[in-house]
Amino acid sequence: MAQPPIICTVDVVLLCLKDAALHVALLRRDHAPFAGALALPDGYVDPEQDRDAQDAAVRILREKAAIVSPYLEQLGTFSGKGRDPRGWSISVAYYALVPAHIMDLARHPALQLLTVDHLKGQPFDHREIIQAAVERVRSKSTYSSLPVYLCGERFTLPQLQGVYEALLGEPVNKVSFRRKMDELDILEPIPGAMETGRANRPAQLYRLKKKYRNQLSLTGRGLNPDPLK
Amino acid sequence: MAQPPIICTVDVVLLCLKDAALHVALLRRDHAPFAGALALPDGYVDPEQDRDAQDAAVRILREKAAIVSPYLEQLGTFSGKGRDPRGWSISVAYYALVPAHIMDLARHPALQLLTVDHLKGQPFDHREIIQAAVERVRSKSTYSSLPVYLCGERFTLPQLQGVYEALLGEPVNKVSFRRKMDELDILEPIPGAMETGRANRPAQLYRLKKKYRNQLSLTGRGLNPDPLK
DNA sequence: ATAATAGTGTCTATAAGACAATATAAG
DNA sequence: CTTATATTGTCTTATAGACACTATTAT
Repeated sequence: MAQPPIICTVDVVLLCLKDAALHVALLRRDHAPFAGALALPDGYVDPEQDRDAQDAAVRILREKAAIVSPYLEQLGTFSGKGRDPRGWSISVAYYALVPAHIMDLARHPALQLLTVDHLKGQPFDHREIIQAAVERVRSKSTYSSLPVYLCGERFTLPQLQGVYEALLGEPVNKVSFRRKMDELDILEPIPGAMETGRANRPAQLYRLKKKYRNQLSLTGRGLNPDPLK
Repeated sequence: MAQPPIICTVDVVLLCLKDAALHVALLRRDHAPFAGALALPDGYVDPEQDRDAQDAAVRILREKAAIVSPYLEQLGTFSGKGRDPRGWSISVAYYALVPAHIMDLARHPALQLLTVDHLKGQPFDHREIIQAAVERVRSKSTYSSLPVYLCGERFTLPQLQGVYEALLGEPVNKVSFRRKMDELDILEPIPGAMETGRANRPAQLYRLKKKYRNQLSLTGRGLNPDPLK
């Protein structure tokens, strides 16, 4: 019995924080369907070179956006007849979190950053996929350390708190926040490194503890409800 | 450019509680590969009759186990070269929760219930898939009302508490449990219905409030971190 | 009456948040 | 010194758990 023709692709929702708002990186499509539209970086699964779908996501991110993300997690699979004009399709969606400054728009002029709110005009069901990724990130931000991946390598606690506040859309208690970070036990102060330059007491710079850096291989299928901790 | 030959299937992890332990329903395979082995109910996605992968899961559950589950959620997608001897495959996994008594083993002699702990000998990566489903259920049980789907239509609070305790593997505080159930506001007492017959004060029977029954259509892609509330 | 478990009241412990005091930089 | 923000201490409030008391049934 022949296998019916099903289109197998991978979509990547690449998220970063810019101007205190979550942004998604979209790519102007250069071929049909929806040539010219702004869409998620995507691609066919290639059984030759991809060991699994996550591998394909890593490759697509590298090829289409020149980015290797320290955090990449399976979001879910979107499938059905209606979502792709070419026919019945199945797309495994991943989401990646990166600090804004590594998004090298110069090297990829087709790449654009859009606020995740008020999206419209995305082809396929990409808007729905983005919304799902955003919900997932916001939901996880309430109980996990996920947002650290939106910061750079070094950051102060007030900066990190700002990231949480931007994601959650509400202020967070400073004392509780610091207690929580302390309990999570995933950050370490960088000895001697302080954020200085402004007219106030300098803030201690922190970084992720070594064992939590480059989690890539550990966050396989999104079956990891608490990314760290 | 031709689409590479990728095997697209759906697996369903059908779970119930028996003797205070989580059990998974496995099916003896009647064809290759792994004919004769106990495996998850699975099947090819059929673009002709399935609107999407979840639709396929519902169909497979109906055809292979004669069950329509009130709770079915996408677990994740498992893919790669090594998991199926026939070649590079992609399998969208779902999990379903049902009360033990609706598992009609008589009508499906090939169906078997196994404790989820100490599994071994499952073909493909089915053991891994089952473990992922079990982790998800246990994790969600700590903060959601998911376990109600393992009960029948009517149940007492002590019974429901027992389900939570079986899942979590530890006793839960009675007062806190009842407070939580009260807050969740998803149960209603069945007027006049009491569990009687034993030598003690009879317990009030409860049921899910109407709007939470038959959630099937709402739990699409597992993107619903809190199944209820 | 007794035993058994359901259901509830209340006290205690733990966690979260509010508020305020102190620290340290630039100008 | 003044201003601004980091960092820390402490009090208050909210939430979770422990314990015990009352309720209701079968025997």
